[in-house]
Amino acid sequence: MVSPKTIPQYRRLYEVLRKHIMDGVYKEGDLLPSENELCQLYGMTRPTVRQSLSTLANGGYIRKHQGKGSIVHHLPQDIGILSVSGTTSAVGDRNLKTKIIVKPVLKPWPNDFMFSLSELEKESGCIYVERVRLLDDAPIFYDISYIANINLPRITARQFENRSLFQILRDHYRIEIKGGDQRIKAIPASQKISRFLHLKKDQPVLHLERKLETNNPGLFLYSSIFCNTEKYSIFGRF
Amino acid sequence: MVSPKTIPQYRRLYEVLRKHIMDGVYKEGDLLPSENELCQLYGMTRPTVRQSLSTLANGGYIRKHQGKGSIVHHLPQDIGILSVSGTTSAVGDRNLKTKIIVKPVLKPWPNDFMFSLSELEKESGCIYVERVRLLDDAPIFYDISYIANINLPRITARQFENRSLFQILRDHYRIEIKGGDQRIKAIPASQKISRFLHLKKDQPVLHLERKLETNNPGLFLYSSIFCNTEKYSIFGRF
DNA sequence: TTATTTAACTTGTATTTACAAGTAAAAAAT
DNA sequence: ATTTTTTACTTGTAAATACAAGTTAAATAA
Repeated sequence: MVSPKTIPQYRRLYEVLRKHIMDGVYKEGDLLPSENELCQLYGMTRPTVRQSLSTLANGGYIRKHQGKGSIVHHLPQDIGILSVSGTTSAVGDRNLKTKIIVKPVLKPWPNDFMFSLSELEKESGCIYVERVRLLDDAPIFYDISYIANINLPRITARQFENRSLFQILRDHYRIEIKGGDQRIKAIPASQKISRFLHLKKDQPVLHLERKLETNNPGLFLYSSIFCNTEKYSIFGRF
Repeated sequence: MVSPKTIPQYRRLYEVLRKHIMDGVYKEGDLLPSENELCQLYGMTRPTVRQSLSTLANGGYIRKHQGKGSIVHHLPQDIGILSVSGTTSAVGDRNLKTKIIVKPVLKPWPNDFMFSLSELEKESGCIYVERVRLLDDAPIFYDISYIANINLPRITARQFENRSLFQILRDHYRIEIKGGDQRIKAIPASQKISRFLHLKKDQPVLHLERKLETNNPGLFLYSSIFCNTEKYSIFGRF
């Protein structure tokens, strides 16, 4: 595990307010305390408070209105996978199960990989995982993850079942996801995909190709996610 | 038209840098001038410069690295419709044409509308437009837009052909898009959609349902976009 | 009563100052 | 030559202050 570095004040306030919004202390449409009130409540200055609030606004938790205040935004009821978070945080409190299809193995990169790779990545080979995510016992996501084998000792031996890949990377290797790119398509389900997602062949499936950046420059996490959107939508906010 | 209000300094610098990145003055991987250099160059203080840079970073134009500097991020080659901007700005310099299928008309809202509506919106009726967007002469988007008829005089009479709806709302009604929600699904093309997008029936199509917020509280712009993703992907950054 | 003005809030923009923390290259020591 | 240390940069965090601009409700005037 990793020593918890000192957390900035603005980040602490961000987490507190975020939790309050999630827990319903502040409900949709509510006004947050004004910036000056937050200054007093939490003993910080306005620039610091404002940094917390603008981080919340960027995440879609609140909207700010000059002259009025910060208003809590409604929370999405669909699956918010478009944001940076992994599947685990995206589905919230739903009944989420993970089934490992292919345990983490080290192997060479596919020949026609969906993103271009650096020389270092190519040489290192990739750690490969295939998983199916079930929501209320229905298979919704089939995802294939790739990450270059750079400074990740013992990763193939770790327990993937009930923890997110993100969490393992953070806890054991200090790797944080900083951002990323994604491409989205609608494709017909292949034989393989239709089997995993309990669909008929050629039924429309959402395909996300993602390249996630980490705090380790040169280390990226790639994933190809196939999504059954018959029952659930993918949700995004901006 | 609208009088150009005074533009904040940080916004001006944001626009300058953004343009330089778009024009290739700063290329992918380049370091921007340091914050202190930008202060001197543009005669502002560091917090102001930092506000410009963090806006650029939020938009995905740069990534900031403590101790190193701000690095220009690569530009997407696909269609960036996941962000706040409309189709016009999303496709960049591509050859984009717009075909109006149904000219703007005022009519009642559909019975089973995709988003819930306020009483005021319901009473006002909606302005309805159907358009097909062509990229290099191939039909890619079929979109249906709805907006409540609140303080939008003469809008059904305006020229929609070669201007974005966003532009008309901004120039004539001072309405700016502030953010929004969207749901994404993969669906089989209906008869109607397949005809407009030159696809076979039941081929997979990307379906976006969007609710866009404006600076006018209570006024939203809704759109249902069907997208042929055979050739182009939809691109997003976060 | 009604309409207008004022005042008291709210967030937005901007300056100035200070130090912490991360990075990279130059300088020094081995 | 190689390794280590120092130094000079970079961005990150934080405070104190000031005024602008938008919103709302109270006070005032018609």
